[in-house]
Amino acid sequence: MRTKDLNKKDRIFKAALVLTKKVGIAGITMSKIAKEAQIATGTLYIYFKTKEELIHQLYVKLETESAHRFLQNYDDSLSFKKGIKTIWLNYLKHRIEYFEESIFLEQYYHSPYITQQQKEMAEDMKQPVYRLLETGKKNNEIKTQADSQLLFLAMLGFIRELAYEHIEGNYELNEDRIEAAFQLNWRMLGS
Amino acid sequence: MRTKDLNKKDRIFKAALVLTKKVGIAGITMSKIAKEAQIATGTLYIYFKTKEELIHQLYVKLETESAHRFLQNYDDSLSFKKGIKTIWLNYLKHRIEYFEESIFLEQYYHSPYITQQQKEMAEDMKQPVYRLLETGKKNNEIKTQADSQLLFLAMLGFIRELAYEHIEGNYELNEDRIEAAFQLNWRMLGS
DNA sequence: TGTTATAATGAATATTTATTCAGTATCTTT
DNA sequence: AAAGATACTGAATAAATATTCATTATAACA
Repeated sequence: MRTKDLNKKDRIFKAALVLTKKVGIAGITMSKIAKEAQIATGTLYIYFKTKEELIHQLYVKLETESAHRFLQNYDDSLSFKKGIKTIWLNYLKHRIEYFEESIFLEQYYHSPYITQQQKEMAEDMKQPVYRLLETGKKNNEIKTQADSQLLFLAMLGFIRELAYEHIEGNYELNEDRIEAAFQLNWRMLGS
Repeated sequence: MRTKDLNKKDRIFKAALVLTKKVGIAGITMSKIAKEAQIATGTLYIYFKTKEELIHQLYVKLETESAHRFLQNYDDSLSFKKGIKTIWLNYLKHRIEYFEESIFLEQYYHSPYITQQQKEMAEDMKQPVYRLLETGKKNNEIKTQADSQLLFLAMLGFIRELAYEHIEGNYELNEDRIEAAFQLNWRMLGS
């Protein structure tokens, strides 16, 4: 008996992401995905029941993977600043290396595919970082009056924009610039 | 002779935007637009040659309108801080009041519809604010080492995120919070 | 190495969506 | 108020896209 090619599912996902970057979720068709993944259209239906199912599974995969990536190399023993910086760098790296994924997730969020439950799941992913900031505030590591949620937003938004402009070639990042960016963000915390 | 209803084009645009917020550009169909605008499908084709034309015209309209809005109430006589604050508030207000538009523009940017020329046009829109920051730096109003472009990104990204979370109901804004947010951003400039 | 189960193919079919068009309604002008 | 011009309608058609399926190829196992 012939078995399913486990790599194939990933190749299909990859193709969908490449297409999303190029033409958005709006522009994706099953035949385009098949062509990009260099397989026959019918093969898609061996791995996924419908197009909707494909998109949906891709979303779940990406959401889970990225949540993991954010907390890589982080542990409680790190000082507050180092902890924040680790996560900050993780997120920036993630937004750059997995840019296609980011585009997909953003568009999925405002697409016919998303469900309320998934929106809530996405919100939950933010909790760990949010809690870290809370702790920093309690321990007086953060001097500003602003609440943690606001600080979190400021960091997140900045990083997103930074990665975006880097990818688009409008503001190319290097080590110095990344360091400068972090310092800028860090200063906001008033420490 | 009967004349075209000038409001109709706007009603069609509005319908497209409402749908974009609900289901993304991916989910828009001509019949859905017609239904949302409460007209017959065929009528759409009196005002727009094709669906692509409709989307395209909407983009141009939004891009132009929003660029105007950013500079509202701003003039050279304002102090640097007041100038920045005016634009900062304009942008926040814009992202909240015209949230549907923002979603549309973001998705359009990664859709099959965008052209290279349009990408460049979007980049040009940022110039006025960018130049204001440059001047501030030259006049020593901004103390930080970071370059203007980086500062600009930090503000832009923060505001976006802020508006987004406000709309999604995760961080509801009021006057105090808006003021706190601006102060946070302003502190980054090191003044 | 032959058998078998199932993966893979891509043309055929079904479904969805864009676009057209013949008929009707309405505004404008004289 | 009648005529002319064109907006408006929505069902019919065309085009694009999703899905199926008869056929072929291949991996796993006896």
